[in-house]
Amino acid sequence: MAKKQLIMEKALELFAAQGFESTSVQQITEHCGISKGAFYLAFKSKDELVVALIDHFMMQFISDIDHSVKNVTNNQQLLYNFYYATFNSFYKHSDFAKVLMKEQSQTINNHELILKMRYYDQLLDKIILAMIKQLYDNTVEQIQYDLLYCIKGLIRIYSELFIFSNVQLDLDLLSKSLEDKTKILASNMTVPFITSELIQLSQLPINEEELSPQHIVKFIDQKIEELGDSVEKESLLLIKDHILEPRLPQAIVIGLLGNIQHHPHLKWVSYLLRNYLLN
Amino acid sequence: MAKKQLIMEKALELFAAQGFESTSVQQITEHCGISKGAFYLAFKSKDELVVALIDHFMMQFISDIDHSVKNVTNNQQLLYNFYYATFNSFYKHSDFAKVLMKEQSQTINNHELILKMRYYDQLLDKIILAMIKQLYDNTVEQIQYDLLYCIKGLIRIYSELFIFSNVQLDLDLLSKSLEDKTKILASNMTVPFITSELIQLSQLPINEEELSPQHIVKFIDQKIEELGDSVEKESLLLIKDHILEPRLPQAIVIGLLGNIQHHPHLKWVSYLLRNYLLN
DNA sequence: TTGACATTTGACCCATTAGTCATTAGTATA
DNA sequence: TATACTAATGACTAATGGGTCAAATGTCAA
Repeated sequence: MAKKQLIMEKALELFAAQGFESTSVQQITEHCGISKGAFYLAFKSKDELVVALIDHFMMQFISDIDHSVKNVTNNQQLLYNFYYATFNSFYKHSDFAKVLMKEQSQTINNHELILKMRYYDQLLDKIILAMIKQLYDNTVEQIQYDLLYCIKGLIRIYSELFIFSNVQLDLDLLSKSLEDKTKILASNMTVPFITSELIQLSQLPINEEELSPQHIVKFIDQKIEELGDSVEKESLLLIKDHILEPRLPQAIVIGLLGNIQHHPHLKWVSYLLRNYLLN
Repeated sequence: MAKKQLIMEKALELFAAQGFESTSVQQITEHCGISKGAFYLAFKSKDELVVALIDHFMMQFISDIDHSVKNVTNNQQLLYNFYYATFNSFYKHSDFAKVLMKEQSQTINNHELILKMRYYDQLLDKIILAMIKQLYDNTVEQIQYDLLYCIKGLIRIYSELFIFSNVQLDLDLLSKSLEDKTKILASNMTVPFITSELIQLSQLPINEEELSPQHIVKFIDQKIEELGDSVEKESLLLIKDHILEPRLPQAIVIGLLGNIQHHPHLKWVSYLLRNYLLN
């Protein structure tokens, strides 16, 4: 519908200049030259508009990049094309890029939106990882996640250059420059930091259900069965009691968590517990 | 004043969880257990609280990092120390780090705050550039700004790993890993992108006023009032006299600076003084 | 022209916000 | 105890927010 289009366009301009929260529906409707009621005919709420915007542009963005990467037979051009497509897309939709940078993932309180952003972020991760794999196959298995983060870091920081100042950049040189940096890192990096386990820990959804005490206790019971007698097992037992009937001082809880956090099989459980007990 | 301290602490917790705009003064006062009026006795407005928070933590952050870089004679450890200090500071003040990441510079409409953030950002740039210069002198003149951006990009993206998930990271390994990446980039990069002109275009000149003797003396007076009788206070008084009418030999000045640089409330003042007196 | 229907409006509602100020509670001195 | 002073309160205001809905306007076939 044309009305939706109009609202999305005009709202994006305002969001880019002021941010979500500081932009009122009133302002949007004035900027569109329509009434408040008309806005609520097109979108059920302000949040729905935001979701629509994110969806619309992220889909476009992701598919742009995916296209640039998938349709390259010559590996020599892969990285260059990837960077070029990325920054070109930022240019084409610079207002959206601005919003994206400003509302750095979670300014918004809307849980749905956070999940959505995380979803798109993981899609992008997949694309980049596939590209890394295609370029270096398994010679970089141990450094692939570090490479992923380096690439994302480069994009993030070089984006700021032209998103927050209105300087016109030489996209060709920029892409070549980042290609250069990436290749150098790929073939010389010797101290990787990010393991696949770390990735899993940081990406796993923090949905409410998973953080319910019932779920956590069940999970702890499972781990207790797996463990032999040890400090870890004893700590887990104490923590479990504390969850069912809180009575330990914070300092002791922290200490107990410290006892288990380095055990290779307890990383997930200690992640859950930290979230549940310390927030 | 203790009340200010309390409000700042409690407000930071809420800001970290919800963001500025979504946190009301009401919520803050409830979380502090004080009345609304008491809040407005401590701060003239919500904005003033935000400014105070930013100032307080950025000063601490910048001086932490500056300290870690300036007090290293062995170049081998420079990068490692820099990264370690950076991430360690994020850890120590993780709520503030969260706010900083969330309100990615300009969610806020307040013009003063944007300028302030830019100011601190540029201070950090200066520190990093000085470090690069010390490490590689002029062999990297053409790539120094790219190196600066790579370092900032790495910090930005690796920060997200632990700021937005509650994973406990191995700071030592992380620092080594980023040191590795940085050194590799420094000695292999061949296609620089960022020229000094580009830097100038993208950032406004730094605020020189803050480095004027008047400003520094005013700042010292403030600190002197806060301090009880102590070596630090006496040192500050002597330094103040020296600024107004220089007559102490360099060695004494350095000694006096040494007296104050470890006091937790004097980090910023000693950073300013080091810049003013020793450069 | 009429009437049935779809689209659009903006005054209105209620919740929430930042910020104020007359009043009260607390404390130290005479 | 009386007095003088500061620190703290919370009911209050004025403004703004998102969202609603009865009424007005527009459309078109008969």
